[in-house]
Amino acid sequence: MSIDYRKTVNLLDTPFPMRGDLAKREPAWLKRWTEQQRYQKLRKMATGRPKFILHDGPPYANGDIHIGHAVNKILKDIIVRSKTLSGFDAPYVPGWDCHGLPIELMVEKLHGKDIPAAKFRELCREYAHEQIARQKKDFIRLGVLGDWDNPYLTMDFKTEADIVRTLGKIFENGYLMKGEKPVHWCIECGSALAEAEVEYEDKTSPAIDVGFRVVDTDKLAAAFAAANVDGAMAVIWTTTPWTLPANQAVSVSAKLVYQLVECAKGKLVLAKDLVEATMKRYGVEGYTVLGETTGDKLELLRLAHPFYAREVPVICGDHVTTDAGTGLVHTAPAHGLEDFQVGQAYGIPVDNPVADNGRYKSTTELFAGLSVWEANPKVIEVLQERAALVHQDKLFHSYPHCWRHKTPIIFRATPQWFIGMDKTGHDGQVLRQRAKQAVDSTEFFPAWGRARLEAMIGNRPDWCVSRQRNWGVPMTFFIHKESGELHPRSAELLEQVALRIEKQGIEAWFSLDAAELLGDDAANYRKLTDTLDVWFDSGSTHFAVLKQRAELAWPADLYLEGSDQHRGWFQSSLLTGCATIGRAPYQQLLTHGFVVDGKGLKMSKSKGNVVAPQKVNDSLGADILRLWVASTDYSGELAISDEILKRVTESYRRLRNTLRFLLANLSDFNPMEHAVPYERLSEIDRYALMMAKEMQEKITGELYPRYAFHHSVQDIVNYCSEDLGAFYLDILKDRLYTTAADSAARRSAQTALYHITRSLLLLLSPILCFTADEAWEVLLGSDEETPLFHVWHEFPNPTVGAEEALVAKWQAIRAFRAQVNKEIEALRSADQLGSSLQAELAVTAGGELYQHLASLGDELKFVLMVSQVSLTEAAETSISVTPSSHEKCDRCWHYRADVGTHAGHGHVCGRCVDNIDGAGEARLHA
RNA sequence: GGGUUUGUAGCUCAGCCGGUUAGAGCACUGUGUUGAUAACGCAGGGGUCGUAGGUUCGAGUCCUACCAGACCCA
Repeated sequence: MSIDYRKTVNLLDTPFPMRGDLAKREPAWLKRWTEQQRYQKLRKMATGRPKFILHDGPPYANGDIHIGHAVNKILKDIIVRSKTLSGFDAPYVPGWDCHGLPIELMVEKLHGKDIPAAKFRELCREYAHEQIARQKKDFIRLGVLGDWDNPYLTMDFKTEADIVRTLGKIFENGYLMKGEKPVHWCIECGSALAEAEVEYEDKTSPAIDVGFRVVDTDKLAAAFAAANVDGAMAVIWTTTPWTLPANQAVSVSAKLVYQLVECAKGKLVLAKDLVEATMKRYGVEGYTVLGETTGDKLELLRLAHPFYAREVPVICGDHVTTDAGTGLVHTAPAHGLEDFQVGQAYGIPVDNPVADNGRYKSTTELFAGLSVWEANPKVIEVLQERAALVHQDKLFHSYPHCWRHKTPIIFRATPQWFIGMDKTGHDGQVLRQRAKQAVDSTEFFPAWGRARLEAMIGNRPDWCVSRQRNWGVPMTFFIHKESGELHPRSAELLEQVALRIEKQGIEAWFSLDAAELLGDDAANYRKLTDTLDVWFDSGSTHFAVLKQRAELAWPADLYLEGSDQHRGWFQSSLLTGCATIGRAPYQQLLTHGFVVDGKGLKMSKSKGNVVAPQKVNDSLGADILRLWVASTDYSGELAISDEILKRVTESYRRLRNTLRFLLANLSDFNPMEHAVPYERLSEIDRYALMMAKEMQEKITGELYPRYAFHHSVQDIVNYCSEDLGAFYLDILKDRLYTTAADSAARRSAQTALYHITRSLLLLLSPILCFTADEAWEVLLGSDEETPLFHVWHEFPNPTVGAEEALVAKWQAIRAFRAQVNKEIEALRSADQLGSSLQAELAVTAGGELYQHLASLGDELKFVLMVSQVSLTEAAETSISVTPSSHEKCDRCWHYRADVGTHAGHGHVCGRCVDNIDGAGEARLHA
């Protein structure tokens, strides 16, 4: 009769299942965590710790979240959690960006266009709330920890008021200024249109070539090295003759080559590449080239306006191309955005001659009172009279139309409000300089973010903060009806308005009777009805949120967003910060790339390569999505595909199974009762602790602070595979299973495993927040427990480096073990061996290696996982493997000479007999 | 067209200031084990470092051009 020795080995079970079944189980955990008020408990627990503030960039409250949102929120969550474990009080207040055109458009779509403004704003607010609820649900599902019960919304009354106050502060500091800027203008609406309200339709327009006579003939002659240039003309091509009264310059490209050409039309300046095409257009047969030069040589050449008695300069702009026309561009800053921008660069006046109704103002020579459409033929007539019309044609092309009226729209300069980049504020500082300094003192992840933001700050035009919209925070200023000046008590009045907005929201301004604040003076003033650019809203959240909430702090330690926010939120926040307080509202900026498909292409519905986070959550689980985010280098694009997710799942399984093994083998271990003091641990256990500690210190001291999560994941997975799976745990199985349950040998191993498990779980918990929590509860045996409430594990062993000799020794042993494995594999391939325990070794070694191996004594065989080793000192290292001639112990599977020789026991070895009935074996080394 | 940026094995990533046969994990192949078993171990195959030039005694690593992506502008 044979005894079932399987029952005498320590094979333990664990409630931590091999398969995560995350998609199914995560929602239930979330529900419990919310009920347990874990975020709120954590806040209490962290009171008094140093703060780490990650200020959430508010996503726009429209549409369901996509994978990019998920990446952003998961990265933030990993950081908040890792900072918490590093001993910080790291509150996370999520936010939403609520005003703006996209919501207006959605509400118009849902409710129609003819809704009174107040009702319309109410509907917008309602719509935003609905969207927020949907997005919030999805964010929470990702495991993102935060104050979800009290997020900040840019449409909160208090926040709206604080946005107004931010504007007030900028005004007080002297950075707000009035100016003009061309916008899409619908004559029928009598108002500005947003880009989204513009439709493109085909239309026939006059297309004319107009000559500007050169005044500076000497300069022209020099530039082209030509003798006789009298009567030369710079020729422009335009499809909007009506904009010629507003012409202020002719633009060329500095890099393009220009020629002075003599032909039947006269002496003309044209871009070289377009001469032939232009001559063909004119129907001119022969021409001669009088000279050639580059655009930069023509800069500031003076030209005569074709029909007004003034001169206009030649200027250089990047917008000039050789796609069509003459390579010289008519520039009317009042009627084109590029014209406006290049004009700004040269300090050229805007000078808009067209009134709101689309007719020329009474002061416009030749065309006063005409509508711009009526003016087109009239302008051509005048040009003909003045011999300035070089050529005339018609063009059928795509032209912007009003989406309501389906009529052609125009570009027209309108009064707008700007934050002046080069304006000197009341404190004597120039905003652009301030902003550059702020960039200098910010830390960037990755480092090139600095160059990008710096370039943008250096080049950006003044910030136009006014919009003519309904759903936005109003610019609460009173304007004098005659002079157009702001009320002298603007700052004080603005605060009074802000107080009202705190109580009633932005409606308080729109419904305000000016007399309530101005008294009799109200007759002289009108309320400004402009609203603020939504970028101003979010750009003010550092003031409206960080400065207002007790648990937060200003400036934030970190802003973290996609790389598009260099132009967006990073910049708007920087500018409002500089214009109000004189510095950036953040210390560090982190940017991540965009999510692309497996081929590196951007996602689009038409390509069918969109990966929805909701779908990943519901199939693989949020922890898989989180692990994908953490293991990807976010500084570039983040690629995702089925294969990539499959690989991520493989890594996850490795981590999960490692945890399962650890938890199972700790299930009868109580650290208070069973822990073995460090000095009395077996040597390999001490080595294992050193490895674990080393990894933890690298990750917590180096990798996590640099936000290098993909390196951390790589390290952790490698650690689980190599240090644990392939080495330590593999060797440990013999001791865990076969020595007596409560023996010093086994408790030593468990002590090491306990520390390793705690360390590993805490390290993983910022990333795999679900799995780590699940395992932590099993380890500590309480469903109130969570890694969140702890800091990084404290090891019992000396600091890294203190056991250098021990580590070096075991590394040498591991290298030797690899050699042994190769030799064993050779016999295995030759069909002489199966399990390595079937092998016996005869080893020779010299010097240090011999010392190392010899120091393990009889326990060397456990490290090499063979049944017997005979070690001899010799100059050369040699390994000879032979299959054991002995029998296999039924219990420990070693092949021993004494198997079956023990009375009362069956097919087992003496070591097992001792472990079952006797004092048990001592394990000093392995 | 401009600014910033990416391109190393099937996948995710290392590769510092240029220097021996380009590394890791996963995947793959073979195999062992059946006391981590829809798991674990062992061994192995696999890369002209986006392409083409150049600098250098020597380049994945520096320079130029090009190709293919990404973000933001125009």
